[in-house]
Amino acid sequence: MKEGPDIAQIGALIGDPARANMLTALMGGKALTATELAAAGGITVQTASTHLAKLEAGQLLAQRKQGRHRYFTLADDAVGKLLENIMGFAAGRGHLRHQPGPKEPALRKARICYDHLAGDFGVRMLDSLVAKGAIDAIGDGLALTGKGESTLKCIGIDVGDLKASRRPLCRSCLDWSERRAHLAGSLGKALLLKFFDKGWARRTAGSRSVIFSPNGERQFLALFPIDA
Amino acid sequence: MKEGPDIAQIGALIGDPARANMLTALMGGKALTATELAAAGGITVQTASTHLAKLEAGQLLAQRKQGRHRYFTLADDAVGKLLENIMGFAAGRGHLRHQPGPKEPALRKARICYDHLAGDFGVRMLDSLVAKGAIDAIGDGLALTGKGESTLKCIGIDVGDLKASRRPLCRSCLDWSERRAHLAGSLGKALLLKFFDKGWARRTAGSRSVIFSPNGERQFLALFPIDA
DNA sequence: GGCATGCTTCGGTTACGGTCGAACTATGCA
DNA sequence: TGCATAGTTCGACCGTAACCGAAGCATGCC
Repeated sequence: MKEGPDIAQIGALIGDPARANMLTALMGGKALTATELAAAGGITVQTASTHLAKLEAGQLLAQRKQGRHRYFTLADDAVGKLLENIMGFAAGRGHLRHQPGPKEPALRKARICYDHLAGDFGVRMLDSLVAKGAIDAIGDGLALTGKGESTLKCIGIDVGDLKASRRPLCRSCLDWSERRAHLAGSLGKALLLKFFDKGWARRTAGSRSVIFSPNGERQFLALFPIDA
Repeated sequence: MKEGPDIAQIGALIGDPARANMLTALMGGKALTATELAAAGGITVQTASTHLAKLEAGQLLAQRKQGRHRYFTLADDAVGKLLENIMGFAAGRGHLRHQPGPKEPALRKARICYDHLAGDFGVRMLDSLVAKGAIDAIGDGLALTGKGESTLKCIGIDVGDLKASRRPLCRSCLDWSERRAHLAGSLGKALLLKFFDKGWARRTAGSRSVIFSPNGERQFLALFPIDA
């Protein structure tokens, strides 16, 4: 009967709409305060507080006190990956939210997946990197090639630094809107940060979507071409 | 606020203990009747019936009427993969069920993960195949080599047949007990079936664990050596 | 037909958990 | 010190959903 790990517990944690909305908001990668998360969940702060306590007890969230604020983030990237996994699954079943909403297209185009780029642009970037031989792909697995390492140096990313971290360099992450893989891992994170640095793109206030400037978009598309 | 797919819905489906137990039981790969699943969930048939209806509506389960029985299975291997994913995550957080129970060690040694072999033996098999060059591994990705194809022919598996199916041949699946990858995909399934065929192993009645015969275990270990 | 088995539907109960108002604690600022 | 803001805890309320007994279908067997 009772075999293996307790999936019901974390299912229940994710299964509440308010909590799910808060977790989704945190997929944006930014640390959010309890009040912000309450808004994201559509509930009062009191209620949010109890939810956050549960999520923290379940080790889905980590919090950092800073002055009189409490900043919450996803506990680690395993949580982000799990959530994106579930999103991909839900999207595959056609269990999209029923209101497509005005933000939906922007979200599909480019958004943050915990700490890296997802959506059409994210998928395109990985495809392009694979096509030009910068990344080797076997199934779900990704590995940076020597050629890729120099390509990235041109963009201004020193792979050596990234390799020092314990976190895997390249990781594929299933994109729920495109239903294909995009690039995660420390390299995916570094690339997204670079786009922000260069002013090509910026985050949006209360959403996971990423907005490219006209110039930034041009540069991005040129840097990551898709062979027709 | 409301962005992306509805993870709360499937979270809620998995979040009920009775449903989670039934799903876990179905990870054994065998189709089970409503009555059997009721026992697995520790509830009466009436209650199970409503749960099963919900799971089916959520497209986690598929059912097949056969005479006066209703056989339920996981809807597809995406469901199995998702569940094993969540199990891996839960195990990583130390959210194991609190009663280790007598079956636990057997479960860690060898068990069925939807339709392929998992546990210590499953991980060992993949490691060995990679070590002997039968499978290429990059990160999470797996690909059968030419050498691997002939290796498998010796065991009596014709890869050509498997390639005909739309399902991927090799797929890595995170093992919650070992916290490492084992082999899924149609090849993983074929191998497990071959072990049953040869009489090396058998399923157990009400559990996911797989029991190897003394002879079968010897053969298995010889076939998939680990270089010390 | 008559009966047993497998499963679903109905009705009613119960309990758990989400919710918010109000009070309380803690931090910061002036 | 006093006030404002951020957050938690308490208490009470309420709704949903899990649960089971009993009845109702459906299938199979004799």
